Amino acid sequence: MKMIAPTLKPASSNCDECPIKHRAVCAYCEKSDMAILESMKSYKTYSAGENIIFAGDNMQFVGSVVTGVARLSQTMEDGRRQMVGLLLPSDFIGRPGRSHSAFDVEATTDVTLCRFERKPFEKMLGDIPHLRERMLEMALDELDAAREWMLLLGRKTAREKIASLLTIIARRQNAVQATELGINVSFDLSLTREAMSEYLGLTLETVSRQINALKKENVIKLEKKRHIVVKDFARLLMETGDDSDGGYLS
Amino acid sequence: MKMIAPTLKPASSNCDECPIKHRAVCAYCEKSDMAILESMKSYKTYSAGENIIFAGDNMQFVGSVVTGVARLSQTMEDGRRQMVGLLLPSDFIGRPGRSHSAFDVEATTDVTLCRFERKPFEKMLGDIPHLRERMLEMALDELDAAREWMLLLGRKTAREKIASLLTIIARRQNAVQATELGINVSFDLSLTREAMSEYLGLTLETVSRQINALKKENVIKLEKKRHIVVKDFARLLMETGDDSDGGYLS
DNA sequence: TTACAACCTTGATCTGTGTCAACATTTTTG
DNA sequence: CAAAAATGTTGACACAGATCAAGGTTGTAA
Repeated sequence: MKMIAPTLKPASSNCDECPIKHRAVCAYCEKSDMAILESMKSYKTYSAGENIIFAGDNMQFVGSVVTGVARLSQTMEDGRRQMVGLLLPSDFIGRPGRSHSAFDVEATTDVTLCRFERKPFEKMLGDIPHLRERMLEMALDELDAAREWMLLLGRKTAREKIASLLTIIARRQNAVQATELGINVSFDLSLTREAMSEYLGLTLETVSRQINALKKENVIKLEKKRHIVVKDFARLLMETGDDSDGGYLS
Repeated sequence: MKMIAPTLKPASSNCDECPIKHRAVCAYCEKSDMAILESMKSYKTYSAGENIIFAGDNMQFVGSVVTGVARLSQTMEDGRRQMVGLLLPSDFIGRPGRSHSAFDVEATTDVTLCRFERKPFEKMLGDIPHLRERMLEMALDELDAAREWMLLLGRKTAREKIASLLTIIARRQNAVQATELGINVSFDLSLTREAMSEYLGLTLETVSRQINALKKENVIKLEKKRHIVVKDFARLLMETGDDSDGGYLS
């Protein structure tokens, strides 16, 4: 786990061309608001494996994931770890109103953040209704996702957990439409077996065994360990333990 | 589990005398705002065991728990259940912007709600900045709590889960100050063994065994099955598996 | 007061997943 | 390229907690 100093880029990129402009906190802002945000933002890039924030850190900034994948996790004294969030592009990092982070934030792949100093951002939240509105919506969405995850952690078997994770990642990559045409869904799993185990509340050995079992049963195919081809999406959905009726496009 | 029809009271009670006025969604509202909310609210009481909302229901209202305890939970097809939230007075039920509930909401004890029709409430959210502000704060708090719970569900042992639950309930009842004086902390546990097991991701037998083990080890004392006296709060804290340093008043 | 239902406890046994260990494969580094 | 480090696989075995089963306790209604 190499530790390379993050590089700081000037905020040269224009918000108009931002890849996450339709889903990030700023999504509902009008032009005049955007001008203000634009003047306050700065980009910072972290390399894979690097810590963005440690639990307990004083948090000087908040921001959005522009590219890459980060993870939010919690560690117990004896080293047990639980991921509590997977942060994809447009997801928000940090909590306005809190000066210290409750969780570790770590770059899973290389990550670029669009950052704001926390204090000025909190002021903006007060001044720009559209910002607050989107922030609330995102917080409620994350709360729903966290509660779904609680069901997974509390009640699902190892097999169901793995199937659920694969399904969720497949969905997020919007590759699902393909299933309807009978085409194989495939995606890159940017997580190591260990990261998966931390997300699912399992050990990495159990993750490995379940993935290989799904492979043997011809539900998935592995290419290069981290690239998954789903050969039987309907079967994978069954294995999640969730309602099987056709709600999977919701 | 008797099913008594909920009684509908006129909104006669004055918001000035509301027991949750300092912590509910309306906490930051000014007098003029309160007048509007007051004209829109109505109270409804549900008896213990009654369902307030079923998952998938069309949700006509939102509201706050005024008195009593409710729970939010999710059920799998084969009956496995996971509680995903414990709703105490001042907690909010329902999600603005969603017409259908993702979870079951059930009254654990008798519960009184201060309700608003969903549509008009959503309009209020747009009109009253203080309301939106508090709503965001509450959502973020719940998100933090949900993430803490994910650590519990994914990584803690049965013993740690029980100790964590008891600690959390003891804290919520603000009985903690007593410990510092060496006084026994005691509280009513309004949950059955089964409800606890649904919250903790355990079976009710395991819950029962762990509670009785804590009793045998003189950490707690039981009075009437549901009333708990903590004889050794420091020990209980140790058993949670959380950071032991004195952060328990934070 | 009895009778019934809801709730709780306890024991015996089973099993899914963790633990420990060895080795294989892939990626990175020099 | 070789060597080392990181990541992944697989097997043997252990154990926490689930499951199955029986009986006890508490509250409540007649």
